[in-house]
Amino acid sequence: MNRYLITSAIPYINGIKHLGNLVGSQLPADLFARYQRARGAEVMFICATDEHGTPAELAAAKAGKPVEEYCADMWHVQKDLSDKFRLSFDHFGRSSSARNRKLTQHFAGKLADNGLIEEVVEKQVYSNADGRFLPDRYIEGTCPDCGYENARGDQCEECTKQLDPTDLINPRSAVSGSTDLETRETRHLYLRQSALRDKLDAWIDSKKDWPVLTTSIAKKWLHDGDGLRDRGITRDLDWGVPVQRGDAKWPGMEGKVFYVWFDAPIEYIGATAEWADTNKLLDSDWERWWRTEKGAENVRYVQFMGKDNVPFHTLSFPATIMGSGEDWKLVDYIKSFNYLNYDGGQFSTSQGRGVFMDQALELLPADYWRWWLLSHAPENSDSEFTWENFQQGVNKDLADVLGNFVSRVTKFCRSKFGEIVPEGGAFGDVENALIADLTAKIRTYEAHMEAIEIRKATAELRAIWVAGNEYLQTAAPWAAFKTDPDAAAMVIRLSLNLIRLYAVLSAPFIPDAAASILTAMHTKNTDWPDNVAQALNTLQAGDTFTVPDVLFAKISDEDRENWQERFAGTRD
RNA sequence: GGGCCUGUAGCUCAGUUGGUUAGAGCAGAGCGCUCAUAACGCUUUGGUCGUAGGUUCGAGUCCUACCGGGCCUACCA
Repeated sequence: MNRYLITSAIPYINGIKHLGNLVGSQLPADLFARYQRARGAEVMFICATDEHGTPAELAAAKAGKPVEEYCADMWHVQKDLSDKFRLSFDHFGRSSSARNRKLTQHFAGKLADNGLIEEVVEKQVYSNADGRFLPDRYIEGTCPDCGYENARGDQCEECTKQLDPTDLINPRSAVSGSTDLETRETRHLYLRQSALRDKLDAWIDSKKDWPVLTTSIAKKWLHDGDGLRDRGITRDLDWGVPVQRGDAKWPGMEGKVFYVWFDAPIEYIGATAEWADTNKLLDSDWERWWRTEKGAENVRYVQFMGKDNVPFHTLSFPATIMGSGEDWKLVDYIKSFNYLNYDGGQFSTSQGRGVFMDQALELLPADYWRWWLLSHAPENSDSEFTWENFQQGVNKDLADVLGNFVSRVTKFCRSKFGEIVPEGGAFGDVENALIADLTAKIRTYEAHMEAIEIRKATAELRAIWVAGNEYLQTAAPWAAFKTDPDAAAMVIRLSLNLIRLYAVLSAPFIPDAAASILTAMHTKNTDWPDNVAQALNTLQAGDTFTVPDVLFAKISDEDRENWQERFAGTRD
């Protein structure tokens, strides 16, 4: 049996994610996981919240809560929204878990044992008023070049010039506004990525089938300037994984924590261990997904992420894995995404611009969003969400093509034969042609899904739905019924089976609607149509069904205009 | 500044290693059908493939320059 380990980039804890975040990793990962499960593969689908780092501490302070409490609360909020979007994680973990703490310290220890950790004393800006070191971008001031007064310590957003915090005129803390800043020395651990450069380079080179977006970003980091640089993996923060060398103390590192990007990807492993704990399983049960010497050799590991995450997944995390000298599973395929823009600009969490996961579900069920977002997944370039486009796509594809097909077939059957699959005769030429056509389309659909070509898969699935409407038009059971009721019965028997087939094929995209269809058809049979002719004989004459409610209500112009207006500004 | 991606019909996008009259869906137009969520089917109108050069028997596809959009650039995550 095929085995797939699938991870989605783990969403940051400080707030509710917007639709751009969703379509950039979790949603396509879910699509792939659901598809592989439907094909009979054994799947381990992992996600988690990424809880450490400065923004989490600041968000907690703003919310007036201790950071642990804030993160625990936000985890529940994000978990709830994941469930409502039907993201089928086998486990939704937390990077602050005990498992991840242990694993992160373990990896750091192994890396140190292998001579890949270096201690560096560096100077950083400390804010006395805030009682904390400030990352560069949390220092603001006047740009020495253009005079912009809110330039950040890493870059002036006005003139795009890259800066050093010490370049700023009248620097102040972006947290409190305090100008009581000083430069202090602090000791940190660096991961010697440079020592692993050739190995990483060769590894990336071997990945001929990865998206260009993925490899080009990795290559840039590997070869830019002097090549891959060492990277600080510790921070002076309160909230995080305490720096330890395995189980032992790390002299000189007291009170420090690991950098969020060091522990976050390790949580993919941590969350799998959490999964085992939650389900009262053994360590060997999660290790068979991650340790190549314990069964993970034949696992295909696929990661999903937005392009901003690529360097960490192509270089830093692999460096951690390789550098450990242990037999951990390395990623086999990285599917990366560009950004989804909102109505002419970017979605923005900090500015509250766009539609957020909780708001989306207030407007419409998850399937509507899943379908539109996946059919517009930003695979090759940034793509754009507009309300007109959304309305058009949902109404046409879901309501008119699929929903209406289900409606017309079931209602016709009810009025002529009752809510029961009619007998009719054997399939004729038209039916055989349909079967041949569907077989070709389904094989194409499978190929796109295997290759994780999401837009192409979407288009093919839509074509499969359209084939049903074309068939009905040709077979015209409403006309046949008047002269040859048996022939009409056969057409309807096949069409009812088509409905079930559509539910099975569409379930990865629109799981709720698929489930509703199967319920209406009184069947639990979700066998994948390896043989289409056979699949279209699943529902037998005499089987009953219930005409379902409207599967997808159309979005009215009025709704669209209201939503457009409501979401024109920024979130409260 | 550097790197990468991108610019194809009104809109969203396909276009394999360069090869005959550039494709799809939506929107528009016409016809058909009447089972259905005024839904469905068929036909059809739209493009000098960002601009200008170049390589080639032949370029949307390769090269150069320019123009436009986007991302990244290592202490946000």
